[in-house]
Amino acid sequence: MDYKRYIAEKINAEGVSTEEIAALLAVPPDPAMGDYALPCFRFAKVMRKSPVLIAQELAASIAPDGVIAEVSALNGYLNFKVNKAALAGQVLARILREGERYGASDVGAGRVVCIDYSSVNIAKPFHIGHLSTTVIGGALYRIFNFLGYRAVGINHLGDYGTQFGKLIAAYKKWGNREEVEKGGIHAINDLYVRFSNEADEEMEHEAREYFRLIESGDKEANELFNWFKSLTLAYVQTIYDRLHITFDSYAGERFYTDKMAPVVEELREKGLLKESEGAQIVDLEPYGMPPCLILRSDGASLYATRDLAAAIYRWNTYHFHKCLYVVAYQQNLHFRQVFKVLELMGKEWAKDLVHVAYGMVSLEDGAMSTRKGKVVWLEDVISRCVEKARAVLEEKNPALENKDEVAELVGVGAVAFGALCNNKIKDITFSYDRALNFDGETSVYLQYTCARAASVLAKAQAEGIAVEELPAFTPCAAESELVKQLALFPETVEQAAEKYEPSLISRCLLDVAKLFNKFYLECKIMQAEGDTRAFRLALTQASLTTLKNGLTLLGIGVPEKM
RNA sequence: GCGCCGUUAGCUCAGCUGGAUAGAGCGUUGGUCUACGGAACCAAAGGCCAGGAGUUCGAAUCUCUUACGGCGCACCA
Repeated sequence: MDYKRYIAEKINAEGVSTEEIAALLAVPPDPAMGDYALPCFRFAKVMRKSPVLIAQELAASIAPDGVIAEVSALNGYLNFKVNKAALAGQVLARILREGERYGASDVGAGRVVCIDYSSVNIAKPFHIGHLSTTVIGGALYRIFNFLGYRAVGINHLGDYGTQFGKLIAAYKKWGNREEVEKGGIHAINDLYVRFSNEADEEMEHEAREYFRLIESGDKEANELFNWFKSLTLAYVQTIYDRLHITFDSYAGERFYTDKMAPVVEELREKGLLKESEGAQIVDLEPYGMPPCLILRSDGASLYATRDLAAAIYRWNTYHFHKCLYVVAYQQNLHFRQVFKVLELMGKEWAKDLVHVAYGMVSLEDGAMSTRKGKVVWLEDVISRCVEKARAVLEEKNPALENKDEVAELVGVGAVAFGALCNNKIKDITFSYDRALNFDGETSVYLQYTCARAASVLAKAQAEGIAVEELPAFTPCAAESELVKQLALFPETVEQAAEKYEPSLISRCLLDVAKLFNKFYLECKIMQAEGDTRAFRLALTQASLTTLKNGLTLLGIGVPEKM
C-alpha cells in the first residue's frame, strides 16, 4: 500500500490537495521522530497561523488507526509513526511472494529501449577506461528489462577508419601470422602502437592505400581486416562472459557504410547542408554550437554522419521509446550536435535520444596513453582482483569447495562495482589499492552479507524449520529499519532507470546490507523461538532476496558461500 | 576565448522533486575476541558543504558570480 497517499488522505488542510500533501511528505532524519513527516511552514501564510500551531492542530485532528500508530507535532512538523507490525507484514509478504521478481514491474511493457554501450574498437584491447560504458550499459540493459521494457543492447563496433589501413601497413612490415596468433589482440595493438611511433611518410601513404583497398573490397586487405576483427571479438567475448554482458546487435560503423548516402541526400533536400571550407556541414550557430561536419572536403563521411545514419536506422528498426548512448562525457558536444541535426531534419523522436554520459578514468600519475605504454588493461585488473579474492578465500574459508568459482564471482564483482557504486558522472582515478580493497562499501561486503543470510537460512532448513512463514509480529527498531529499507528497493530500481543511474541501486543495497548486519548482530535469529524466530527468518529471506535481485541487476554474481 | 561537467571530513564518496543537529566507507584511536560466518558490529575524533551575492519561513540542494580542476570546440573516432 502507498503510505504517503494513505496519510495524505487523513490530513485535512484548507486549500491543499491530497496530491500536494502526499508530495510534501518526507522522511524525518531520525526514525525516533517518526516514519513520515509533513512540514507545515508552507501553510503558514494562507492559514495565517504559525507552523507550530498548524502542526499541533492537525495532530489533534487525526486519530490513530490500524495503519497510523501515532501522530505528533514537533517544531512545525507533523510527524507520523506507522504501525510497524502492519508495515513489516506487508513488505515481507510481498518480497516472499514475488521472490526474484521483487522490484520488477511492467511499466515499460510494449516499449523498446535501445542501449548503445561498450562499443569495441577492432584491434584495441580493453583498458580500464572501457569498464564504465560496459558495466553501466549492462546494468541499464538489465534494469530496463526488469521494468518490462524490451532492452536492445547494441555494440556499435568501431570497425571503420583509416587506422585499419595503418594496422595492415604495420602488419605487412613488422608482423607475421604466427606472432599474431600467439599474441592475440595485444600483438595487433603493439603493431598499431609501433606504427604510431615509427611510421614515416611512405608508410603513411601505404596505410591510406590499404584503407582504400579495404573500402574497395580488395580480397587480401579484407581478409586481414576480418581476421583482426574476429580476434578482437573472440577476445572481448571472454571479458563480456566474465562481466555477464550481452548484446542483441553488433551493428557497428561499417554496417552503416551504405546507409549514409540517403541521409546526406535527405539533409540536402531539406536545405540543411551547406558548403564551408570545402566540407559539407550543417550550420548550428543559431543553437550556439560549432557546425556539424557531414562530409569532408574529399567527400568522405565522418563520425557524425555514421551516427546520424545509425540513429535513423535504429528508429526504423526498433521504434524505440528511448535510445541511450552510454558514452563518456568527452563526447558531449558531438551528441548534442547529432541530436540537434536530427531534430532539424524533423525527426520528432530526436527528443528520445539520450547521451548517458559518465566520467573519465585516469591513473594516479595522469591520463592513460596507449602509445606510451601507460595503460591498465582491463583483463589484468580482473585477474588481479580474482587472485586477491582467491587468496583471501584461502585464508578465511580454507574448507570451501569451489574456491575458484567463488573467487571469480567476488573478484569480477569487485571490478564491476568499482564503476557502479558512485554517480557515473564523477571522474575516477584508478588505483589498485582501491580496487583490491574488499572492506566497507564494496560488492564483497554485499556478497558477504548474502552469504551470512544464506548460511542462517540453510541452518534453519537443515533443522526442518520453515523459512517463509510470516507471523504477525511487532519488530524492534533494528528490524523495522531494515524492513523500511527493503521496501525502498522497487522505487529505487525505477529511479535508476529514470535517471540512468545504476549507482542508486548500489547505494540502496549497501544500506540494506548495513542494516541487515546490524540486525544480524542485535537479534539472534536461530536462537529465538516461535513467532520471533519465524519473523526473523522471513526478514532474513527477504533481505537476501532483495540483495540478490539488486546485485543481479548490476551484473554481480552471488555465491552461496564464501 | 566560448561551451559542458565537477568542487561536501585527511582520502574516496552519499545526500531523494529545497525541509528538523550535513551522513557513509577507508584511514586513525578505543571497544565487541564462548560466533546463526570478525570480509562483521559499536564508539570517538574529524566539516565556514570551494568563495561571494540573491530567492525563500528554510539552501549542500534553486539563480547569478568568482576561483580551482576535468573535458570539448572543422574535415580522427
